[in-house]
Amino acid sequence: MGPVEQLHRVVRESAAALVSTDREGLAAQIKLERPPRADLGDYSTNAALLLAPRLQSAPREVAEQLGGVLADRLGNALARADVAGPGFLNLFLSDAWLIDGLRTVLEAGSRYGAVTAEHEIAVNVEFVSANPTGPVHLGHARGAAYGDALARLLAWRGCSVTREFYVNDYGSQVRKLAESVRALALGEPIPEDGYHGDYVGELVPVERARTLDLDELSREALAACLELIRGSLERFGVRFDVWFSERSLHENGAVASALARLDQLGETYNQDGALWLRSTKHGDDRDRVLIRSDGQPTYFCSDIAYLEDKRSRGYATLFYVWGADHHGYEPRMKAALEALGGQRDEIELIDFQFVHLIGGGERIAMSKREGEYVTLDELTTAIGVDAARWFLLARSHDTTVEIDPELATRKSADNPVYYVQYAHARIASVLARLTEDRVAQARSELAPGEPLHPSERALLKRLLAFPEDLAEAAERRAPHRVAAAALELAQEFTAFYRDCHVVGAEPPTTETLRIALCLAARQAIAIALELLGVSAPEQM
RNA sequence: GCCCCCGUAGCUCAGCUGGAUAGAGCAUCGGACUUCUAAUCCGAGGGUCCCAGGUUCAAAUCCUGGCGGGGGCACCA
Repeated sequence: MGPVEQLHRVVRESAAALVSTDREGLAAQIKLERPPRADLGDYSTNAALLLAPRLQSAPREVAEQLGGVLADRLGNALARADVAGPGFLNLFLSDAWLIDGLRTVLEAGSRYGAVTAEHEIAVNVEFVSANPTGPVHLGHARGAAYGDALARLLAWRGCSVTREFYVNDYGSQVRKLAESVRALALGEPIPEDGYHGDYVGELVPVERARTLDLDELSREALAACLELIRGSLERFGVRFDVWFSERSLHENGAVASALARLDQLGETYNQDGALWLRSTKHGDDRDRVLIRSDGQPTYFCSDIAYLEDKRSRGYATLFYVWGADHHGYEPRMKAALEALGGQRDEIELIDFQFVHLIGGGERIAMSKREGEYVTLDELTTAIGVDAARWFLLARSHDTTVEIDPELATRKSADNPVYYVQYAHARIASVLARLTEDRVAQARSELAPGEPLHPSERALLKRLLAFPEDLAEAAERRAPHRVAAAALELAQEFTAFYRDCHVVGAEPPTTETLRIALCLAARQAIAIALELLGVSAPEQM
């Protein structure tokens, strides 16, 4: 448990001790926050505002009383407690408390903010799942960045994560790809509903494309296309643990057995020559077709078999990261899950909004339908992996994001990703001026000395807040909060760097403290960047 | 017509499981180079938090109803 968490607990316990009923309900609502301005205190709590109605006394009086209790319990750690505003209690922590906190940051080292679980919770994150008939484009890029960052974050917070890519290798589109490849090889016109990109001609050598039978050609074209996809994603820093074939579900009987299961549970019926799922029973707008009247299973049908397969693998949660255009699919997936006897919260469907590239004030259209799309490779070539990942992740997934390639490629502090990386490199540079012994000594001999400078306090408090930032980011499935934390760490470090000279600071206890702050800040920034999949350079 | 997301500074967006004087980046304007990395830093201006009601000691945040933008509503994949 970190120092802030411990402080929070003491506040909750002290407040709960003042009432006789529903102590837990009260404790759950009590917050420990940062006051709007640093001069108001290091932390503030709303406890008195919540206690007042129960104690039938004025909030400010209750705050006063609570301040007294905390002074007793916290001893030297608490320098002062002020009552403010409508009844907030503002806490000023002693330098000794903060330096103890810094020590815990250094002790945690490269695992600072991580949860080391005794029993890791297994979760599955399925993302990208682009059709294996063409390159990964900008729309997939956001899903790739988000899904991967979510996976990293969940892993950091104690989950064992499987990254999974669902390969739609069963339907007619794979055949269309093969037909397009063949047509191109024979110099014939590509079918109108075929695939027209330049990559089509490069999937299979012309000789083979002319002579293989269509099934074999399908297989080869598909494999080649998947290889393109895998390579693009890998260059983007995204690796999958499982590439799951839709075709395999049909070939190994999984589809048939899922259908049998639903039938046995009375969840299906025949009508108009088709087989339907009673999804309206489970909150969907309408029932959905599983087997079309022509005998072909729908895509939804394979999705259900796939869901069953995932469920059989024992994950606590199945995440589906989808583009906003798949949003309409959610009710039927939940319905299918329930029809199979599952609980609705076994799956979590997360959809992300679109990405626009802007240039010269104009939006560059990015839809596949218009036939004119930017590929992931083009994006990473144009602005680099670090900038691409940063800008795709710095915004909440449920808002559209605009990327300005001009800003993203700027190598200056105007560009947030460079600003954060620069802060990291700058710390490395400062530390490089010291001997290894001196740095090691700073770790072991950290102790209170001169009163802390306001910029030292600010940086230290920011560092202490980091684990909770990560916890919230993970709970809310919100990697953009990690980016926000990284930026704030960089800003606080920069202010500290400006105000507090490190190397040669006097007295030596001050230099020690500042070295320790550099170490901790470098660590936290590196962790934040790692969680985003952005590099943390030692030199720039 | 129904469902989902969004509406906050000139622009792009945080904040929205309710708290104090609403934040960041970009852009604009002004300033700092005998440096621990100036690939930097400091400062300033800039707001009906879409509108109207409601709940609350307290609403950008929650509820209701509008308005505006985007997306989705197949026996397609």
